[in-house]
Amino acid sequence: MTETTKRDYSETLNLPQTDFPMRAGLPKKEPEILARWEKLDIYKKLRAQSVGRDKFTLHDGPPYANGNIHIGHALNKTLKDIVTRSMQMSGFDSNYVPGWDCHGLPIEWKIEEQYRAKGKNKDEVPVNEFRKECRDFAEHWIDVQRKEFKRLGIEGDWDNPYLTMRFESEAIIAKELMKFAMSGQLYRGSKPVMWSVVEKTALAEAEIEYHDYQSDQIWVRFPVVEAGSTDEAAAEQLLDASVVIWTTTPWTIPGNRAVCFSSRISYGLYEVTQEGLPDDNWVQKGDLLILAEALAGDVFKNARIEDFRLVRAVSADELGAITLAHPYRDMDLGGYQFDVPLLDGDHVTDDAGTGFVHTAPGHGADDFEIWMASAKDLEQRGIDTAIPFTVADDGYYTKDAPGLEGNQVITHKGEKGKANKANIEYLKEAGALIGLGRMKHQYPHSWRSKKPIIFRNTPQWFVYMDRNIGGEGDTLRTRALNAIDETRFVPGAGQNRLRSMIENRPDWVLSRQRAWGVPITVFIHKDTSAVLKDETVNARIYEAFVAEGADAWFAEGAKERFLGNDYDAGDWHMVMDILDVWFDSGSTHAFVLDERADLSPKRKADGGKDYVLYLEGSDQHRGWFHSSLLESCGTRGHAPYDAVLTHGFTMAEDGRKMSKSLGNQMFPQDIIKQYGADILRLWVASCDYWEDQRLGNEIIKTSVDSYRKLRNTLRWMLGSLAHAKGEEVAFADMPELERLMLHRLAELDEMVRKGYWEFDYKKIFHQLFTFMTVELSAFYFDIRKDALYCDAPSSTRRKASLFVIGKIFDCLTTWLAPMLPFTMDETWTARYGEDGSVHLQQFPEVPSEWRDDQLSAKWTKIKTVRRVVTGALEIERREKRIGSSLEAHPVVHVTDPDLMAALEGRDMADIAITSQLTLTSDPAPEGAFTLDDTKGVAVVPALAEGTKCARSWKILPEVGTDPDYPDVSLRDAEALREWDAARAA
RNA sequence: GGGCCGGUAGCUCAGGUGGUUAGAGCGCACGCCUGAUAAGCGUGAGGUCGGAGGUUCAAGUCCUCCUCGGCCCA
Repeated sequence: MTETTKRDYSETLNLPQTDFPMRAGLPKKEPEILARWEKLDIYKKLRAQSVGRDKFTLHDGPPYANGNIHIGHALNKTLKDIVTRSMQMSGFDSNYVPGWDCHGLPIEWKIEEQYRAKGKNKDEVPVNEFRKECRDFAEHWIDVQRKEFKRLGIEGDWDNPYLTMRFESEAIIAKELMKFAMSGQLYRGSKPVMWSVVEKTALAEAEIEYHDYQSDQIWVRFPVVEAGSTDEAAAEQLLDASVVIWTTTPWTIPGNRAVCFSSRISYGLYEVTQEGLPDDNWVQKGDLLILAEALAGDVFKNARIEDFRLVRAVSADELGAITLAHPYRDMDLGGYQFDVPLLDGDHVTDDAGTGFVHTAPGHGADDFEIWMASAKDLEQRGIDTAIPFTVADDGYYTKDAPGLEGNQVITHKGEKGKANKANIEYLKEAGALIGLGRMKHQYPHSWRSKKPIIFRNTPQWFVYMDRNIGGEGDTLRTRALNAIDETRFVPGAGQNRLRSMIENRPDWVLSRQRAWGVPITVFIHKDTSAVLKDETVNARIYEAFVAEGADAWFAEGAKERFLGNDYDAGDWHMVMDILDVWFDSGSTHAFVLDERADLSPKRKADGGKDYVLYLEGSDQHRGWFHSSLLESCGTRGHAPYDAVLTHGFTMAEDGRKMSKSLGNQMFPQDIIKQYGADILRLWVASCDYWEDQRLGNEIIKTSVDSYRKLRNTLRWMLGSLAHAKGEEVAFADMPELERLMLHRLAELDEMVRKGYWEFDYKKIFHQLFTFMTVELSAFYFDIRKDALYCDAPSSTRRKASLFVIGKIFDCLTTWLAPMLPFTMDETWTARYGEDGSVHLQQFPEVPSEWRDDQLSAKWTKIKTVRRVVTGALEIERREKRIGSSLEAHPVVHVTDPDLMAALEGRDMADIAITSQLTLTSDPAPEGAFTLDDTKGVAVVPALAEGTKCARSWKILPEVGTDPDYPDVSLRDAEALREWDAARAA
């Protein structure tokens, strides 16, 4: 080799070599990876791999099958997937079985909508034909959503998901319901529901539209018949008075059972003082009326009274002790003899009316609730708390409205019937009416017929919250509360939230007057109203449902078929109500967890170690967490889950709700198409999902940037590892820098495992990401590039580094695999080939000997010194004295003996990435570079002396001393000698 | 209106039991390198910790109120 032909040394360097592209092209790449997984049959391999392990089952809360997925679905499923994958890699058998909620209103509406478009009437279509169309509709959307979920990279048993409408599911849902019937927890009660007389059907909130409507308004007085005041004179006075109510639904007067007041409002006793009133005026001089002080003027005006006086204030205590009579008590109508109590209610206000609210528990939600809440007290007062069925399904009064039968509230055409008028006449006759008028206001109408609806008491099926089941005090409520105490909630606030709901909730209503769902498979005796309890009948129902689905209940001759020969079908009434869909999904633990052989957990309660987790949005405290808890407690005595994990909701970039009108919506489909699923998943992994998260274009951009950095760091590792020959280096032979990195792996291993167990993904992600940028890219890799690129093949330092990079690579790809399944799989196969998958790996075992806190503390000091050197070089760079740090030869004055000790034996030039570095304990000269926060270290920069090595670019005096390789450093000469020898061989 | 939760740099997040000038990464600006190159390295500028009171020697951290936002009810 001659001086004249300058040799190109780059081919002798071990520069990174990889086909792993810098730019991911995820939208195109991800589907290819999905196809590869499909081909490998990863799901099946995972199951085979984990036979015999403890199970960690994330039980899927079923989404509703009626549309494309939105960002909430994407968040929810991604979190579930991170849970499933991380638990699988932590050593569990973590089997994810996705499911769908298929029954219920929204699908019924869609089908009805289609009917209307075709001019078809739902009521003329046989039930089972209608149900079939609902089933097909759900089927369609399940397929759509399944594709969308799979595209997100969610691993699970997509070929065998669970569906609430599958025959087996319907059979078990009915079976669970019958358990409640058999144990006496199910009862038939009643409740006011919104009812359309025109369509003869119950309506849900979403089927209601509000339109202007002219109502009759009346002011009615209820005479005081008992005044439980301790002051006799005061009580005497009240007995001559009346409490006045105001209502816009005169037809509900027969249903009146109470009057509500509020202890937050001031009330007064008023006397009419007006002289010369006409004889036929409904109010006369001397009449005593109790009214809210804020409204007395209004009321008298409506009663055509100008002169009145406040006699005295009436306290809330006095009011609470008063008993009223129904205005019809003395009318001889054959009823209305009952006492009408006054109840203190928060819903009462004094901004309209009289300050007293007419309460008909069969005709309003507030009315019903306060009535039920007061039921115990009222019964003690000897008041019958049964709610009358005053109005039939056709709008006519029943015998429960004595004297008014034959009058209709709303006609079949949706017009006002005679009910209001009849009541007004009676009230006049009774002397109870004190004011009358009309009022235009917003009133609920049916969205189908556009006609006004009414609140009507209807029979419903309930489950007792407070009735003893197994023994004294063993109620559904106490069972549920105990179960909550035994459940792990993440975040912890969920425990209180669920607890307070269970503490305060009324009995559980199970029935809906609907068509698309599982029927309440119960028979009641026509005379006694008793529920039929017969296991043989139940078994027939179950078997039929397994074979034919719940349609069997609606088929011709079903009643006789199920009752069999032991009963006379004529004696029994077959319930046609549908189960609330919350009962369906509340039973998933029964027909999925318990039923599937590949799940069937043996939990702590069963003497096993399997673990069941429910994970949903925080709204499900009222929903699935709640109904599942009640269902399982009612039938099994404990919660169906060991832990409940909740996530918040996804907001737009400004923290507000996403909405179509604001145009701030983000669609998972768009993000996937533009950036890829892993970008969306990275967002999920990095955000604080326990609270509401924000998502918008800028935020996605952050994810994209992070992704790039992360990908490039992995890419460099792959490039370096291309030169690794799999040589092991004994731990003891490794340089400290390598051992430091292994120590960090040990620390991170602990953090990662703990983080996954606590579902704290943002912590894992942020710490790993910071590790990769700060400690790997900017520190370890930057320092080791020289050794990796330039050292001789035989160099232990280089081999050790390659070994450590290999370990780092394995750790990072597996640790990140649950969050970024596509990219980590791509990375993994780039190193290990296409036969395997990172998703078949476990989190790597990290030897405990790697942990070395002393070494770590020492290197913290070394890094402190390094910071001062880097700072000094920055000045040199700014002053254009150097460009690359290799041009420098800093003199480092370390007067802190503790720091100096840490530097002992270290190659600080290597660590600071300079060609040369002089370390001295001499005091620093005037003007040496220092950092304010680092005492005892000062740096005097200087230029490196010598010649630039043509291979490593270091500037050293030794360059030129090797006659064979005169233009390189001695280390490089050695490397070239080995390289050339290998070439020659 | 009620129950629960939250508001820390442009963005995403850290900040046990109150205690030195509130941190990190990204982004941004500027510079270096050109053998991770539509990459890599360095330096720097960004925060009255939603607002107002209060407790305390001391509050992002505790209390009260307000405000904005979210979930669930009414």
